[in-house]
Amino acid sequence: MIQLVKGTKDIYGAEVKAWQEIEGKMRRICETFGIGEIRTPAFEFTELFARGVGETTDIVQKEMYTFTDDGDRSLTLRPEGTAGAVRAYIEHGMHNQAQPTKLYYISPTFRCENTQAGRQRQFHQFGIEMLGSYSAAQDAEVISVATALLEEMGVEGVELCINSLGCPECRARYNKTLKEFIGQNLDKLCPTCKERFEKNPLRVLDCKEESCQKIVANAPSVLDCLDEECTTHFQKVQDILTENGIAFTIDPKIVRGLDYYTRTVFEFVSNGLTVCGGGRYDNLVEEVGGKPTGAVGFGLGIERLIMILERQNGAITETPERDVYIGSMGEAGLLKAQALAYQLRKAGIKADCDTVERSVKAQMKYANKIGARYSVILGDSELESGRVELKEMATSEKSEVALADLLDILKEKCGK
RNA sequence: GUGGGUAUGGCACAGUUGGUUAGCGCGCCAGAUUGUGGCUCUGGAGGUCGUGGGUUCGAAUCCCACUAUCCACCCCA
Repeated sequence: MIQLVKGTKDIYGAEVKAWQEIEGKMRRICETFGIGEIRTPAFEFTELFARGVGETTDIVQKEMYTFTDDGDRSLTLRPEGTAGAVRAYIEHGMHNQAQPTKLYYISPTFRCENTQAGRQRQFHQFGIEMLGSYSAAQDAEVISVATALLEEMGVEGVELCINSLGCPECRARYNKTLKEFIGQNLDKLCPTCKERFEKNPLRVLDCKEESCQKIVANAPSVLDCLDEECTTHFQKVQDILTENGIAFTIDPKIVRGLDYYTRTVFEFVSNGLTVCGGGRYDNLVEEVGGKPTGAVGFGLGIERLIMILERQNGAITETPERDVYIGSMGEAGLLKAQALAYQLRKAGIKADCDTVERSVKAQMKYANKIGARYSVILGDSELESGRVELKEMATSEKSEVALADLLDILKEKCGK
């Protein structure tokens, strides 16, 4: 027996219904925001992700599915959605259109890492990217999309946290300040934090070790190191969010693991798990070979979203639904039942019929299981008389109707 | 990559200090007056007890390895 690959999942039955519903909501909301869909390939040149996501990130260094094809090209399964969207933006000269360019995608995404709650090797990201603006209004719009979406899904207890990392100059300045501050107590940090100190000092700020927390308690905040422009930008984002009635908390410890973020970064967190994370990335387009272009976006994990919804609303259950079941007896009945079901289906009625050649009793049982509202049985006597008994399953009430009128009667009853 | 838990029919589980044909519930199939469901009753199908080794007269039960899964760390959606 060949089994599923670690970290992958089949989605079927009741669950796939939930997915369709969620995807439908995503598409509808994007339409209201004027965001168009983009479908990029599942794999790209490795270099795109290496440069886009950042050579030093964990994603690039240890989590990518990279392979070489026949032509000796190094390709990689997308580990996130932004790089591909940005590549397409440049490649198709979208910057020549009226800006901003607003894109969304729902796509399988791959990271080769250990699995755990809310973490798979193939998962699905819904993401949006808005390119062509440096304004804080664009940041706020992106955050608004995520907020509206989570609200539409009926998600409760998710917290929006925002922060600003400033422009590269501010960031460098803060890194230096923080390193100087922490550096005094370097030997007292936990082993992980010693690594963090070198790689990404901001991470030390939210270490769970008590000893590290103690050291960091009075550390300077990024927000105090921002220059005037970055401060104004961040303030403006907050003002618009407030004006929109979107609640948020400022969390100077949000860092994000992707290198490309500048200025605004944000996360929607539920139970310590980030469902949605994003921010501004003003240097990425240029990094990937385009002209300097302001851009903001986010990624949202669909599996994580479903996880939250399940915790909140209980397991997803399926209630099957069928308008009518056409049962049959004997060869002639079977023939007629197949044809009738086909006719009904073409008229938009959810019809089903016996294709297993079971007993009438078993057929009725089946009709009940699939949630049929009505049922009829076609046998020799019905074919002879041209009349059938239409049974309403919920009440067991039967009414005799002409076989020839069945289509119209069902159309009316089912509102088709 | 690191640490801990788990692994028994489609699903959820029981299996006592290792002992004969491995159980229960749900689900599935069939029957309970010959062509009618939901309730009840009866019967049935379905498991090399994750895989491979080892200990033993004998292993689902003990030991080792591997794999998968769950949880946590790292990191992230």
